[in-house]
Amino acid sequence: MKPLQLQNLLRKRIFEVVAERFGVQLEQIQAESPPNIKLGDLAFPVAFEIAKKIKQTSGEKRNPREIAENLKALILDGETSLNERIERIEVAGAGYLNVFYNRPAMLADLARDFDALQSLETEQKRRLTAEKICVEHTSVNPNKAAHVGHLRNAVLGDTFVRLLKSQGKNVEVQNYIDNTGVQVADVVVGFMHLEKMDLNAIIELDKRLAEEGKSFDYYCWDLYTRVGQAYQAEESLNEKRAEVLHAIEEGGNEIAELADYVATRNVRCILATMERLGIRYDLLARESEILHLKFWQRAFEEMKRRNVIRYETEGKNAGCWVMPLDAHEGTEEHDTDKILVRSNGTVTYTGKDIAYQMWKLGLLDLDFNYEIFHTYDDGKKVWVTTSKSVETDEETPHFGKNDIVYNVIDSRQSYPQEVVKRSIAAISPEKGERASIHLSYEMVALSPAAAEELGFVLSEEEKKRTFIEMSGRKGLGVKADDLINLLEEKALAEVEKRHADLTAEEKKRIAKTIAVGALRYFLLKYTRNTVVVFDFKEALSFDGESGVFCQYSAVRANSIFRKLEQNEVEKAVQIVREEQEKTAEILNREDDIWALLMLASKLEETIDNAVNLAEPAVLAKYCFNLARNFNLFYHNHRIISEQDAVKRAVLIVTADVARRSLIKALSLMGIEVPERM
RNA sequence: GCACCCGUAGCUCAGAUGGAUAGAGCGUUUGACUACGAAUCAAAAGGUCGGAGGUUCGAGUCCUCCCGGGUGCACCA
Repeated sequence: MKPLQLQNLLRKRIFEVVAERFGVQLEQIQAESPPNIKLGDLAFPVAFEIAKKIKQTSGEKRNPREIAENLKALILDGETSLNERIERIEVAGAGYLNVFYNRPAMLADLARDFDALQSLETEQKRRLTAEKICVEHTSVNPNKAAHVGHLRNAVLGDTFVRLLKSQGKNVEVQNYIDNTGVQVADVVVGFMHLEKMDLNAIIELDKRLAEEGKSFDYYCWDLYTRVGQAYQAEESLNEKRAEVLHAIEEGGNEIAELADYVATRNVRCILATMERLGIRYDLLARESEILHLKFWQRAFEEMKRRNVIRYETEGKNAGCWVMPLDAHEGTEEHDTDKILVRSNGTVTYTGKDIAYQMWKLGLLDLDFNYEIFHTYDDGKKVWVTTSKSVETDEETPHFGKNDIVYNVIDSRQSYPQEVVKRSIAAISPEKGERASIHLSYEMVALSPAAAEELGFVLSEEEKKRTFIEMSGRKGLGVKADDLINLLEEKALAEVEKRHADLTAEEKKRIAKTIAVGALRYFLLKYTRNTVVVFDFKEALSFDGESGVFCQYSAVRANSIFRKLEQNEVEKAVQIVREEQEKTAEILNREDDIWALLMLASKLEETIDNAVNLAEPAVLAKYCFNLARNFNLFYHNHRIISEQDAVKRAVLIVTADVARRSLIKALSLMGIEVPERM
């Protein structure tokens, strides 16, 4: 029995006893970890709750300690399955009910559970329900290279996907490609009017860049910055932008073709960047298809049919179709209404977003056509939406029709996301607001020092700021590939120092794994609503609370097991089960071993917690904590040289449980453990 | 002006559902490699949890007000 199951069993039992004995119905039974392992493994502050209830109903004042004392005896009475797993229950503090597990029994259970780790996968498949969850993340404008801000989005989204999948959920990963927006138009203006290039010239440029080892998205990054400057210098260029944007949206012309080439090239670059971090997608949903396949028109009809939008005939929004959002307060009557169709008949961004969200949730009676965009090394395919129907040998997966959609978008878009959510709820009350979840996070900004390191000249006012927002238009930002390159170089130097004997290829592979670990952990350790003020020193750190720290801990754990004999773990499990008395004596004496075991057993509830809060940082903190605890254990005990057979077995089983949890936790963050480092 | 987020150690951050002595990392000081790997470990110093009220057995956490910082609030995307 796992600790989580035991905990739930206890909850149920306490609920029954409390109802029987005190006539009190508790809504929920809270359980928490005592501050110190000497105080027990699980604490129930339930007596306080009961005292409160009694006072509320009868006015009678009862002492929580006394209530706890009463409960203590009753909980285990006649409960054989609980008695086997629980050593004792104590009343502590002002009335806590502290539960002490039977340590050897739990160790044997944990060893068994990890024995059956393989069956976990089959169990997960069993838990695969019909419920389908969509996670949309990355969604970088395809007009330039990705920067660290985009990485935060992608790493958060990808880790969340891994968490959901580990719970056996059916997940679809989408990456929205805004290939017909102003940002792409800007770069197209740059190519056409600053560079005087046509499509062929761009293709030539692309080839030349490849030969020089330069990347297309970096070129676009610089060009985009130049366009931004040119707009300010030349008024006339703004008209060109409007022309270009219109042509791109329209489609079927030379400008649109050029734009498609540029956008698609950038998408390939961005996908390659993300692949370096182990981030992949199922579907690239493009805005061009949302336009050309008339998703908006269908959504518009549907909203009119369901009477959820309104045509304004007077007031400042006259001539527009608006989504009334009455729950918002506003002094003027229609102040908070959101315009979806402008008076000139064109649709706003929010309108398109609602149509896309409707499709994701299966509320639109239309579908895209699909073709394969890219095949990863291991054969996994990314699909992309297209307008034309394509014949493929491959069976197209069923995209869309999700039950729940998580949109990973930074917090600056909270308001439009709120509009989308509420609009969906208006269109489909059955789906309601719970179907659309904005997984929001704060931006990654630059410290003034970091901006200067990147070669930017700051004004006196900017130097005083706590952070400076990154800006694609200004070219101000840390490019993702640059950062990964820096990390790989630094890691390689460290590997070189320690393992000069390895082949160049091995060293490089290890350096890559370390770089990914450092970067992904760095982006995950902050909670979502913390602004990450990017600092090179912190991002490049391999010490302290870092991915490297966790990896190192796992590497050392693995190296113990590499040195053990073939069947040593199995034998240790056997010994631990047979020698319960001696095992008990060891575990009861050595709290640090027991503490590590308890922590390692909490991965599953940590995952549940992280998913419920949609907060991957919960997992990162857990992982670091587990690594720290393992290091302590590693420092305190010699495993291989331990002479006492039972002690040795206990140490082996504990180390094994801990390292498996650690490796699993790391893999959920997309972090691998190298053989050596 | 309105809405949302933040304010915790010198710095960067954890503290979900109110619970026992508010925790990490970095930095500082001191100590530990003849060891299953020192990318590590041990120890010390460091706090009126922005301020003031309130709710209650109990508040960093909930409520009100104030101060300070951030982000949104387009017929832009």
